Amino acid sequence: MESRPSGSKSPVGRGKKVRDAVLAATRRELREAGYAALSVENVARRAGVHKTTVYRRWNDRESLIVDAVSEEIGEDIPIPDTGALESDLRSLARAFVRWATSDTGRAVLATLLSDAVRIPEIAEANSRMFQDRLRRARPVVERAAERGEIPPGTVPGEVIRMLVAPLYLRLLVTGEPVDEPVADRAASVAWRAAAAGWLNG
Amino acid sequence: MESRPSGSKSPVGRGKKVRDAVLAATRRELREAGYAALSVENVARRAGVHKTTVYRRWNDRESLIVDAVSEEIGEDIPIPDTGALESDLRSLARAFVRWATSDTGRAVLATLLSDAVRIPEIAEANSRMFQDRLRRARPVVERAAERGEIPPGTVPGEVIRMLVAPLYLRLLVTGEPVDEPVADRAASVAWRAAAAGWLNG
DNA sequence: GCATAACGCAACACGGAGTTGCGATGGAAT
DNA sequence: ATTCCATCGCAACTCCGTGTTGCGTTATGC
Repeated sequence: MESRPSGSKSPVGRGKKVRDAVLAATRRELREAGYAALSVENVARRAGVHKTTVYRRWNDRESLIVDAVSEEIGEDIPIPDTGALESDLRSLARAFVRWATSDTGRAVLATLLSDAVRIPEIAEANSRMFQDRLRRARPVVERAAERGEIPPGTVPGEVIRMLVAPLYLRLLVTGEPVDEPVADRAASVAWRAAAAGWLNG
Repeated sequence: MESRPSGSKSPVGRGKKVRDAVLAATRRELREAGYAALSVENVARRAGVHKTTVYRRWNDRESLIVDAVSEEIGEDIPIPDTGALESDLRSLARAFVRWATSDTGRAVLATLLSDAVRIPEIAEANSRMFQDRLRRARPVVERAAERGEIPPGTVPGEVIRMLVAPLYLRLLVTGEPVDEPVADRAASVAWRAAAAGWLNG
């Protein structure tokens, strides 16, 4: 994501702190001002750093934003193991809703969707985040298949897609409220579809 | 959406042509350059009109874009009546996919989602477009209920949501391809969920 | 044909994206 | 502790787009 200090074999003691401060300031600015209104000068001021320093480490505004967001889409949303698929799915859906409606989550979603079409790096970060969560949630479905709760051959990715699709629809398209009851209904439908063997092909 | 010539009782003969030319140019520019890169000066040049003329009719860049997009989200996607719910849903899903993957559709979607959080007018246009399509698709489900294909009490909106949710997920989040087979699978799942009575409350 | 609303035009202020050159500073090795 | 060099601060700059203003010029409706 960065670029400038490419061939680095030298003092990185100061650089680390600056990098962290700038990325943290970028995330704060993203939460408050939003993607479109974020200015490099404000970020630099909030990080206690000069504008040129930012431009020395990142090529442009987009790289900075992509870098800041990419760091934040890691270890969220714990993977449950309650012993039953429906309650696992419910737990996943509720955790996702909590994340998506938090300040951080909304900022990340807004950023990722803002220019996903125009900027390939953002589109890539977007699908990478989704694929990552899909991969981490896979065991939930696999365990259910081993328990015989759902037919063998059920595609884990399709179950998760079924689970989050109505949540994303409300978040991104209709603007309807997204809360626990909505999460629970989504979990219930996804579970029944999986149990009915609709998701194996 | 506009604003300036508010109290108008006078010559609007020229104004109409200018307005149409500017909005058409805005849509072309939106398709080619995208939301973020759209500049008022380019729009004005393409419309054969001066920049100040644009600013006299629209307060700012956002109003212009919202206005241009709002005009284009009308009469799309014909409502089918094949006599069976599943094929009606399939027809709806295919038409939506065709629209969403066209130049126009992608431009509209990208614009509506670009800053939906930050700009209330865009969020409003967004949900208005969805509600409008929901309303127009409602008869498809109602006819199916009258035929006894699905349980009485099935909520039409929920069927349509079930139909389009996976399509939006692929379009906006995962970036996976969206084509006819995907549309047909979505229709099949939505139909079975409705027939099973999962969507009535 | 005549009044007037709407347009064209040039010039402007303002702000943010990036860039450049140079001087100051801090961390790491000797 | 001193030296070295990467990194940072700073000021000044170009470029581009937004949005505004004043004035002269057209086209439209009557």
